[in-house]
Amino acid sequence: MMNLELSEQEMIRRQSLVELRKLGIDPYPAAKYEVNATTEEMLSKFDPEKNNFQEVSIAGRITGRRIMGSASFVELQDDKGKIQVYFKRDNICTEEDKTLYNTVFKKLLDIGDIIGVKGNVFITKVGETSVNVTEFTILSKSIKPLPVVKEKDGKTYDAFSDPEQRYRQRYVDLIVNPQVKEVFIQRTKIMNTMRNMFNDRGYLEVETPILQAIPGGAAARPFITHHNALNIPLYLRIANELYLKRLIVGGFDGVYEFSKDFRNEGMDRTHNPEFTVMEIYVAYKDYNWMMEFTEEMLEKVALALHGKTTVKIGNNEVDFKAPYRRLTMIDAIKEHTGIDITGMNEDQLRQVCKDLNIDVNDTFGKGKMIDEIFGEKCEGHMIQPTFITDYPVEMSPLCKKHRDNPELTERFELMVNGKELCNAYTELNDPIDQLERFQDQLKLSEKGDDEAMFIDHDFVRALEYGMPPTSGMGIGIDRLTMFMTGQESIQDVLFFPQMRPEKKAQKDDATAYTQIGIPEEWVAVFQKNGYNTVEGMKDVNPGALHQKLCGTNKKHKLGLQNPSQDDVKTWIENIK
RNA sequence: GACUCAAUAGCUCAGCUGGUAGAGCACAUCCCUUUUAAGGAUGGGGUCCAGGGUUCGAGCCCCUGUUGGGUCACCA
Repeated sequence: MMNLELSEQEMIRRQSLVELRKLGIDPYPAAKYEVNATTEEMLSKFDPEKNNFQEVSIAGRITGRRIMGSASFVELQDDKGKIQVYFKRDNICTEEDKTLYNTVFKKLLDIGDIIGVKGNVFITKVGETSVNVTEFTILSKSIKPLPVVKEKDGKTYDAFSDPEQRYRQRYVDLIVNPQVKEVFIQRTKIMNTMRNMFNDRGYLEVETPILQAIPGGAAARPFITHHNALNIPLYLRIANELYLKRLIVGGFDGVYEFSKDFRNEGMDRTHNPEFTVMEIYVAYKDYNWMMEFTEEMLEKVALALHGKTTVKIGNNEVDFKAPYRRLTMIDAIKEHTGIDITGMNEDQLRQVCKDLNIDVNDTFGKGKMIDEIFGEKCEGHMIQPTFITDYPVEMSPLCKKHRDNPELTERFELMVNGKELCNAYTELNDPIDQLERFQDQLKLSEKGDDEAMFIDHDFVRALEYGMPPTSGMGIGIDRLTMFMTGQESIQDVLFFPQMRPEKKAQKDDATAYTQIGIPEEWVAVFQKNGYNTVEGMKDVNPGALHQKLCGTNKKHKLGLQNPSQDDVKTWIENIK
């Protein structure tokens, strides 16, 4: 019996599977299929004068069909694009028997099926490069109808555009929306460009633990999990900084990692609970060197993607050509508020915040207030890449104090389009200072700051053995990809953004129905008619229900013995 | 977390003042036989997100919830 939960189109496609097998055709064959050309190659390199591509073998998904009797055109999509494929009955079926064309191709193939074809490339009367098919093979039958997206002169018709469906069923999005695929190809290109640059300089790509006993290296709320054998809590990492610096202690002069980090915080257009960060640490360097390194890296990435250094982000054109402007945090505040906060104490700063209408409370220390002023009044104005340098020491417990001013640290963030893109330090390698800074964090935590850092004593111990002067930099890959590809939502640069689980309608199982006397084979018929729970049927009119049941039996040719009106009446009475 | 918008056929969307649920694409049947989002004709397809309420009557009005989008807050 057909599954009554299926749509009509799905039932028809499942029936096609049966028909194909009857004809001796396996809709899911095991054998490999030899491919010797891509759509991209054929479209760009076919030349009728050279008469090339005369024995191609290609494979892909059917995304459109135009059938006109004994001649048909099919859109075949492979990894690289689409090409038109021409099926002519008498080319496919050279003998008397025309089943392969009339039945298999015309009736049993559908949009969405994956097929292999052999033939020769030619140009049609209307001038489109096409493949003339002499032989085709079904490689995988599709039994769920694909959205059909059409396009003409850059205008898209019937786009598959519901964000929920696009993110939940990314596979469908990728099939029907080619521009989506492009974003992810570029994402990989961004990472490869960076990786190549680091490798060329001899830095080592490494891997460090995702499950950490102390989630360090950043201020954020972690996910917590539990290890059964050790019977201890473990945290999913919020950063990999402390582990990479241990490797610098261990004697590597340059290490980097593309890491998935996890933060148990809000989700919005720019935050996903798991996200990708690249962190790099280089020994014997300082943050001035790292600024130059970062500029060079971003310029390379922009060039690799676009062939030029300018990128359009929203309404802004951002130029990643090095060098970028450098501005201290204090100067940035002076520039955007007119207030010079140099040397101010906590009370004076609190007054400044009040004057600027910035919300602060008593738990805020000096550093956090300065950061608030910057975030509120300056950050949004930094459209072109700008290095903001010299952050207050309270905000940066892993960063070395500024060589000229102990209240500041040698830290920079790179601001692009009003958002933070990179964060970098001259790393703190003084173990005694580091321990004190961790202890200050503990005090903040006691004061009520729920995202202050934990003390990592093993990390301090590593520093006690001596870490060379080092500069480190972290960059959010998701955000970078958004900038570089012009996407406005993080969900558009992640294949599988986090979503709430899908919920299915609640249904009673078959025993609930059989308990009131309904034969098991009728349960699906009840549910097809919307009676998903027995409880929900207690007030229905038995006569109307009887008609619906018999109607469904007839319509879907189920061949069941219809119940009598009295049967139905008894079932309903049994509920009470 | 707050506010706000949305959810109707496989997809994209209409649906008036509350009165028998519609279109295009897709699908099926037949005809045509080199088309370009588009060949022609006919037809089938619905838990109008779920659950309550108001009403003679709810896709539409009210309440609660679910999922998603947007804005803000929190958060880097």
